[in-house]
Amino acid sequence: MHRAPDVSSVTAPRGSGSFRPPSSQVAMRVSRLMLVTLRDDPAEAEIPSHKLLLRAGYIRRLAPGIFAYMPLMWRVLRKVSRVVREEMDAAGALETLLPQLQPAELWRRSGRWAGYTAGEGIMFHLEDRQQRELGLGPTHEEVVTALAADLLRSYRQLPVNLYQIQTKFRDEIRPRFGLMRGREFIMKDAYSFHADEASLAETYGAMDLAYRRIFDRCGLRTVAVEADSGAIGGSASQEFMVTADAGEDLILASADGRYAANQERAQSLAAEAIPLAGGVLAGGAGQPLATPAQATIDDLCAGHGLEPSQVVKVLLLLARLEDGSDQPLLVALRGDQQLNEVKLANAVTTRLGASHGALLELTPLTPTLLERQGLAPLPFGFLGPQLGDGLLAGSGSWAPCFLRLVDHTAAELESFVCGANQPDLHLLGASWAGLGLSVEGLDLRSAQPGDRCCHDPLQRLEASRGIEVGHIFQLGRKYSSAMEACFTSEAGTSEPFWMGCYGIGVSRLAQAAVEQHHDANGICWPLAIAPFEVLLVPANAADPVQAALAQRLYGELQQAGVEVLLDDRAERAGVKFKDGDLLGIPWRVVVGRGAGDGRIELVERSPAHSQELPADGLLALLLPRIEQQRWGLLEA
RNA sequence: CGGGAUGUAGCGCAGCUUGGUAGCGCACUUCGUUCGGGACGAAGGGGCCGCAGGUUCGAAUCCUGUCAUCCCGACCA
Repeated sequence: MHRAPDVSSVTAPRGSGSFRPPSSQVAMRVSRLMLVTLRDDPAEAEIPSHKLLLRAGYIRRLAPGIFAYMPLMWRVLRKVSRVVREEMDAAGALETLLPQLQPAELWRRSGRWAGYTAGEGIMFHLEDRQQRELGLGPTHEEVVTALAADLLRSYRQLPVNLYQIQTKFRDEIRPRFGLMRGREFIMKDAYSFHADEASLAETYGAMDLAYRRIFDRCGLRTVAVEADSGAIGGSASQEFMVTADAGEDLILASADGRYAANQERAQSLAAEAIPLAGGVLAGGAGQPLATPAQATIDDLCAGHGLEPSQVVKVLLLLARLEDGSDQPLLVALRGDQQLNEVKLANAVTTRLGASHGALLELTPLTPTLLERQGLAPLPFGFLGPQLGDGLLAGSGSWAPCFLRLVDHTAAELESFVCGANQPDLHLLGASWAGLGLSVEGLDLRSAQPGDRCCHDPLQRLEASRGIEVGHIFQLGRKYSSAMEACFTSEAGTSEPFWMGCYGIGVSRLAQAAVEQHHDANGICWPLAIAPFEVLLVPANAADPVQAALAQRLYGELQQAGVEVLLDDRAERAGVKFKDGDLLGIPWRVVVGRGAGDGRIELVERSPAHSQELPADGLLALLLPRIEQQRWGLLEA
């Protein structure tokens, strides 16, 4: 129920005497900025960028993973967006704005509704008043593919690359680190459509270059790494990482710069295995070795003078699939290697995906799970790859056979030690053939720092941490096939589009910039994305000479097209300097004691540097520097 | 969901062991003195001590339950 508003109370207060014409200057005075800075670190923040953005008043948390962008932050985000727009436009992409509220039906057609809403799914979803199911867009492949199917009929219309900059919603399992992993965040996403794979590769390459320019212009040092395609799917994919200690991803790279990959994806050469002294025993069936209570690789090796690389270890897992079936997995690795779950998930999907739908979850197969299925307990710690399928007989709902997967490192062993599938017993000198197993080696191991590189065994992988700010994918025809999005080819046949998709986390990027550019006193924004270019500080606002000179410079800087913020607060100079450092505006002009002689001070935030000069010389000195810095790390 | 921690004023914290009706710093308001690196003095405003139940003459404090937030893992721009 609404009451008609009292018209006189909402119209402009003409008679009040406070009327001002619209002017951008009003919002460029600190006293009018709604700026609240904090002296202490808020307890909710852990990493430097999160603390600083809160302390400097750029963001406020409303709920976990949900933040308000205050006016200064919004200026930063608009600047990042502008750089993104300019480079996307220059690369021939078209800006659009797609719906965030998306019908479930569309997601059912691509086969992603269940995976994205059930269990650990990340899509917020709801029912409207007619009980129609809707999802709040975490990404837009479905919407954009449906549009393409409607509108793009002929190869003559291709290629097309659509992008948008928009708020995305993801019900993250654990929101973290402020804007780094929010449940509501700003993202640039782009989707390209092609008549053939070569055209897709061409646009993918153009996006790669555009992304490098975008990050350079934003002043960010990034590394491009090979990546896993994850839930989005597709073939080739590359991530752009802002290097920073607080990054969530581990990057493995060679010193020669020729190889860099996310650890999820990275490949390497494992250390050579140390040959087992006795070689193959008992024709490869292995000789029993009493190993009382030696259930770990370490205990086993310590007890018998063995090396971890001489052991085959067996991991049992359970794959939960979209069609409701559960598939037990038996994974064999060399004892000194670690399982890479991403690689495992991909291997499982390749083998089972077609018939059982998406892989929802991989969990360790525990004694509790066995018990619930009514199965006999297993001698965990003493398992070998020859474990039979018979023990799965009679399970409640599991597939009756193991899916057996063996990593290269284990497959290549001529003779090894493995569990005997009885408590306190291992087999010494076993071989794959001797155990009656034929194996095909897969890459299932995690590459580690220090491993030799595949492209050059003399190179070693080095670890660093990164924040993923961009990701480009060649999706291929996954979505267009699923959603029957087809065009008519030159030959007159109907074919699904070749697709690519390209994302940049705009709000994450802004915080990553702080993570990479800060010091003990506060933020040091790269000028290209700083909320303002110059902070103008009259040291003593009560001094009419200083105030007048500051006012004059304020006008001159604006006239010259410089984005300038005037700290007109009646604070002491020290407060304004501290806040200035915290806010991180790249240049500070201090109008102080020298004002009477027309002298001012010009301070660069980072690297810290200050010089005194005549006020009349400011523009000549400052403008060229600012012009240059507007292009970030790009060579002008 | 599993493991760990914390909920007391806008922010950062003390008080809880040993129950007696709530305190410190910052921020905020007013006045005065200061005025180039988070000034000083005086006066002031602000808290259902996360919530619910219990024990007790009396609970921020003890007990039970519950909720929330943060950190470590699975998710990802």
